[in-house]
Amino acid sequence: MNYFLVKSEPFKYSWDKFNEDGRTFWDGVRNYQARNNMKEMKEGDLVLFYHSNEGKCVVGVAKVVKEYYQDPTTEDPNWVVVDLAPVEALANPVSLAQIRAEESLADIALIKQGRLSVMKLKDTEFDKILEMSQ
DNA sequence: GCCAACGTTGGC
DNA sequence: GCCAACGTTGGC
Repeated sequence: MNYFLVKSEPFKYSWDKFNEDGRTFWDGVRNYQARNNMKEMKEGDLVLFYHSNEGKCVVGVAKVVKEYYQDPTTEDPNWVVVDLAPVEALANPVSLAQIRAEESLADIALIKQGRLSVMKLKDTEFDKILEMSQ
C-alpha cells in the first residue's frame, strides 16, 4: 500500500465539494513529476487532501478508487487522471506550519518542493500527519 | 498582490 | 544541448 498527498485550491475544488460529489477524477495535473506519482497510485491507496493557498492545511483522507487512465479533459496522451473518493475528514486540520515545525516531516515534498501538486508519502509520514490531526 | 522557486519553451 | 525568457504555483 502506498500513501500520497494531493493539493487542491479550495476555490477550484474543495474538500467540501469533494464530499458532495462522493467521487471525482483528479484532473488538471500538468506536471510530469506529479503525473508519474499519479501513475503509481493503485486502487485502495490512501491520499491526504491538502488545501493550498486558502487554508494551507491537510483537511481529509481520500482513497484511490480507480487507477490512472487518459485524462478525459484533453486529447493529449501525456496526461492522465485517477479516481478518488473521500474516506474521512480530519478531526483537526493539520496546517503547513505544523508540518514544517515537525522534525520527522522535514523531508516531505510539501516542504521541500513547494510546487509539486501530487506527491508520495512514506507510511511513517502519513501516520504522523494523521496522529497530529487527533 | 507580490515575489521566489521552478518547470517549460524556444532560439541558437 | 544549453540557457534565457517566460509562465505558473503557492506561501506570505
